[in-house]
Amino acid sequence: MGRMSTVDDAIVFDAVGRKIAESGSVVLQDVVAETGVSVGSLYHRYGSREGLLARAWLDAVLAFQTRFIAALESGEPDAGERAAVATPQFCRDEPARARLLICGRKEELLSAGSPLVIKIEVARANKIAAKSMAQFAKANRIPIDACRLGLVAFPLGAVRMYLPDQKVPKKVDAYVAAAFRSAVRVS
Amino acid sequence: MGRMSTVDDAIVFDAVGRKIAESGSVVLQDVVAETGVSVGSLYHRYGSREGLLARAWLDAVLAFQTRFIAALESGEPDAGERAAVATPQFCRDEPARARLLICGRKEELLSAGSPLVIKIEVARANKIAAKSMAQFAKANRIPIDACRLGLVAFPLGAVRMYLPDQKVPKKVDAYVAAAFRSAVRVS
DNA sequence: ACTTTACAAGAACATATATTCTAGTATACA
DNA sequence: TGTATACTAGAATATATGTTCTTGTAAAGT
Repeated sequence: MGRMSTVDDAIVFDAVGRKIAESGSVVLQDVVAETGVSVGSLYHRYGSREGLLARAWLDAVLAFQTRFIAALESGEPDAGERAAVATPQFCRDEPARARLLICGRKEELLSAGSPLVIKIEVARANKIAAKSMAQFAKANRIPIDACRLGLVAFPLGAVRMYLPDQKVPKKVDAYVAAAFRSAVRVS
Repeated sequence: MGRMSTVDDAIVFDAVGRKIAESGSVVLQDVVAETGVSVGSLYHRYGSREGLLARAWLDAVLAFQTRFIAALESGEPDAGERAAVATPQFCRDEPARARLLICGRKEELLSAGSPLVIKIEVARANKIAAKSMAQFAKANRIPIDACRLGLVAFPLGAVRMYLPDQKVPKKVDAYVAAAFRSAVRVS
């Protein structure tokens, strides 16, 4: 092998997330300025701007879905509530990845020109999460819409009320969990 | 007075909203192509790109807040529920403005370089809405956080699950109303 | 120690997009 | 009917930003 990277991927992705959070878009020169990694290096490491954005997105998606699915398949009686609050917890535990996932828009970070490999991996991850949710819905006799609202939409809406400016306070967890239960009840 | 516009503002704002919804950003040439209004006209009418985006945003904000505040101050016992479902209803009734308000990001449409007049008007509108919510919270002895979650965050999260690709189905209204009540109950 | 190879650097280039500019057009009102 | 005025038009220009290219560097394995 040759020389190793002096700056870790995580630091680059973090810079991408910060830019997304504060301006909604990523200019390579800003990433260069924040990380110290040169343009040439970025292209060498990620192939293109789209490659960089797509990788950062994939990184965040995988990190979140691991937690989400673990909660959903925990087998505990409050698995739904746990999955629902996985979102606010993720925002507190991994602010860098959360900035990207919550503040970024998928269409921008994962566009048609993104590397096929990454697109496939993201699609695979999404399919796994969707399957896990479908199974949970079936096992608990909840309509899939109620699941999506209670486990994804409401938690997302809640944390977006705080990010990127403020931290997500712990007390939102109770609200999010209650909103999930209300969705189950309605159905 | 001189000549009148051949193409109405609403049509231009609609094009802006569609572009925001499908790509997340607005390229003037696309607006020109969609509306038939030339670049020169756009600059004459709105002063700058930021002026156009800011005006479109203000238009959508005012349209929504009118409904929201009317529901909140209706004096009905279910004023809260009505205000909560104002969001999904707005998406169904005014899809063009909803695309802008729900899919657009405020930081992009209303930036530092936006015309001061517009910024002031938006700030004023937001202050009025905030005051209305604060009053509602006080009158009903609900924490302001619960209000913001139940009336804004949860409804927003719910409609974003569908927009911009699908229509917001009527059944989400029941979920959104229930989520609002759950927020009241938690507090 | 040597060689290979992945990484680093940044100037040069290409492209996309915003903005300006000059000229022309249609409508309201006297 | 004349004239002022808001609007229309699009080519020309400026700017911002992505991409490529060449040269150089340091670490891993032999």
